[in-house]
Amino acid sequence: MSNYQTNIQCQADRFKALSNPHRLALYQRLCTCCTPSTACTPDEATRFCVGDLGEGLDIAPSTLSHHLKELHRAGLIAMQRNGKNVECWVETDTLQEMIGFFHTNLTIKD
Amino acid sequence: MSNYQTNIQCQADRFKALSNPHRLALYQRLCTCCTPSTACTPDEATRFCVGDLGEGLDIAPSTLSHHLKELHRAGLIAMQRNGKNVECWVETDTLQEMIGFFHTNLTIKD
DNA sequence: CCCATAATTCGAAACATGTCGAACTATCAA
DNA sequence: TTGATAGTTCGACATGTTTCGAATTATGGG
Repeated sequence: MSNYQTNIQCQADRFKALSNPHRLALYQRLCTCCTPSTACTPDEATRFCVGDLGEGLDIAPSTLSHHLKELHRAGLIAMQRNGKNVECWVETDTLQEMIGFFHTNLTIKD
Repeated sequence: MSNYQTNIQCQADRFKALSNPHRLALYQRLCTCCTPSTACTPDEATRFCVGDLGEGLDIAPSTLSHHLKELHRAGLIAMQRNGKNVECWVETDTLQEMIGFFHTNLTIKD
């Protein structure tokens, strides 16, 4: 498979991971690491444990786990066990690439 | 439904539209309206007719039509008949919103 | 008016996704 | 070691998606 097609597929997989409202809500929750209009370094990204992250979403634990696995498979989030909990945080590199995807294609004049 | 949920759903629908490699390729083709690192105004966005847009993708006309309808339903592209052809171009407003989605959530320090 | 070209709609088949509950694994505390 | 808490895996079911070919609509040329 050509490099072009690999990139398209990879990017499509990321969009697919964000195409479900529940997953998008989870991702967004992880993304809002800073107070608006402030910046943070990648290692300051908010960490939520799985349970807290799913709070208020009204989905079964098994469904929550499935969704987080999808986000992880797409490279959008990182996960690491810490004691009884599993912590999740956003993969900032991938987020940067997502932003880059839109910018490299079209630059619109003001 | 709350405004928050409406936005999540709307944004998820856009990502879903871009989650298929064929659709993403079509969208990207429309997005590359300018030569790299130059800017264009919204009305300068490249127009492709449906047939040309699907060139090289090896999909049936009915499939192509279906994919473009999905992109249109998500508000990502505009379509207009011009004689025998139907012209497509990118909805720059929506593109801007997509970019904004990522930026409003996380600002990463260099 | 008929025909060719461009695109859409429809129906069907194969496949993928979202969701749950039940059963399971991992960790820590008493 | 036993029990409680946190997550994951599995199987099943309903629903949605991708794709095609065939039939249909739209448009302009001769």
